Amino acid sequence: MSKTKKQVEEITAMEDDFAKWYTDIVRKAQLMDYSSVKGCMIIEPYGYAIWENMVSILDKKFKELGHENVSMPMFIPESLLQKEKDHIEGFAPEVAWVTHGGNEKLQERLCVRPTSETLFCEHYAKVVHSWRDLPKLYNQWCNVVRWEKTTRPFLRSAEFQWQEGHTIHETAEEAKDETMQMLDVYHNFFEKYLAIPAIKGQKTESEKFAGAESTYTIEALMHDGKALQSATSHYFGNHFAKAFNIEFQNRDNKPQNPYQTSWGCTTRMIGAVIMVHGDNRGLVLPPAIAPVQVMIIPIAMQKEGVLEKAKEIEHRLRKICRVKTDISDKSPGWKFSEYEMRGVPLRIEIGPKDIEKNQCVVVRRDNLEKTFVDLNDIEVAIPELLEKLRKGIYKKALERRNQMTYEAHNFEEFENIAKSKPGFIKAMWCGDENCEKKSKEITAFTSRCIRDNEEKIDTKCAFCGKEAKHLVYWAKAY
RNA sequence: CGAGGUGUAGCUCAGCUUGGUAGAGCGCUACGUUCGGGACGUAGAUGCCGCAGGUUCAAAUCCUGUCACCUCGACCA
Repeated sequence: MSKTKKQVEEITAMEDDFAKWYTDIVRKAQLMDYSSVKGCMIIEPYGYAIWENMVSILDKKFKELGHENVSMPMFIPESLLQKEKDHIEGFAPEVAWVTHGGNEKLQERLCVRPTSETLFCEHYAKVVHSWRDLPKLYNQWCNVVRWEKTTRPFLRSAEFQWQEGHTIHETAEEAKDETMQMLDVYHNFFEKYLAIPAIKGQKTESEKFAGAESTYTIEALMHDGKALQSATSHYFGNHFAKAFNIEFQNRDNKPQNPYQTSWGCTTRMIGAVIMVHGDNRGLVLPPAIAPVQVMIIPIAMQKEGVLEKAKEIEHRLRKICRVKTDISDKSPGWKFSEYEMRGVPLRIEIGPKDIEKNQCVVVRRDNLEKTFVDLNDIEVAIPELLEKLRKGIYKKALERRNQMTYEAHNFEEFENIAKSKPGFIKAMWCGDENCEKKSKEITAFTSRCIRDNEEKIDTKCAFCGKEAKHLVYWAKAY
């Protein structure tokens, strides 16, 4: 009884205080630590290993699609940042400035990159001269700085790791295709690898990226009913090309501005995984990104043969998954709780009783279901169980999202749902920014994305009653 | 940037009202016994009481300032 109590006290229950539950997990699962600079976090080995797994899956995919990695400078001269009007207006409030080099005051201050459009554009202006130079499909993995007022680990930090793809094309058509293709890459990554159901759609004018012609997003619903913008893909048209004088001779021997895109995803995805799959025991990691997929816990280690058998299993499994054995002298019960906290998808218990029967116990993290597996079958059973877990957590997340998605046909309905039920609201919208403002001011719900390929649920705008143009998903957002 | 909160051992905190030798639990180290849901015994180690001034014979405690972090809003991935 007292043991149960101890467990409960470890992590704040998400029903009691979701924010605290979240920070308890990031700290106790040893994903990150705070640093002495506000909003800048230390990503610890376990957290960084999750990020590295995300990076390697996405990086491989990007390269398959013809993208090349580059590295741009960390500093942007003020004059360069200012070249595109909307862009600087959007980012100015949150950039960090370098004013001195050593003891010398700089002639022109340098901003620490909040995003690298301007750097890519400056470079493209130099290297793009002919239609034969296009397209250029560049990407960089780096860190950027945005001086946020309020910060939260992984969700909104002053410095964060990300990937930014920047491509430049001969035609608008080609650039638009690229924008949609990369949105699909992210969507697929969320659905298949992170096991997170994500809504794909377009941002409204007021929510789109500073300087973009159109912005596309994937939005995921967190446990507490708030939406998280999880990755974005932008179509720039030729605005940036014009502002930065990027010009090439086209196939008709005429000067022309090229068309551009950018797309990115960040360490925020780690926050999404926590808030979609986590539970009151801690983290639940989808196998694809789990640093350790299987943790072997020997029972009564000092008994003859136990340790050897555990090591033997580890050796066999090492060929097919990321596996470790915990041979520390902590008690088995402690180990069970610890690896549940850290979200390890499967644990194997192996003790004298099992060895006698030539079996082991496999426990799934998501539902704590125990399976007895014949030791001859582990190479088959483990991948199967990992896959079942992936499907299981996806299904759970999808069901929850469906359950938390409502429809509103007028503002009264909208307001009632917004005030009583956290989640997505599907509602028709006329396209007027004032209707978005009304929703935000009264309910704190903002437009998350336009879903034009989803069936319209009404002909009138839920906010003003005028003729509706789009079906929009609304939610409180992180 | 607004509102609230917190800084004392690695962690969570007590002590502050009413100034007088720096505390607890957990963790950590060593040895032994344990091990199928957060084990136990014995023996240890650990402090610029966020920082800077001030008041006082004497400050973790009172005063002034300052810095940092957390939570919630407005802004953003």
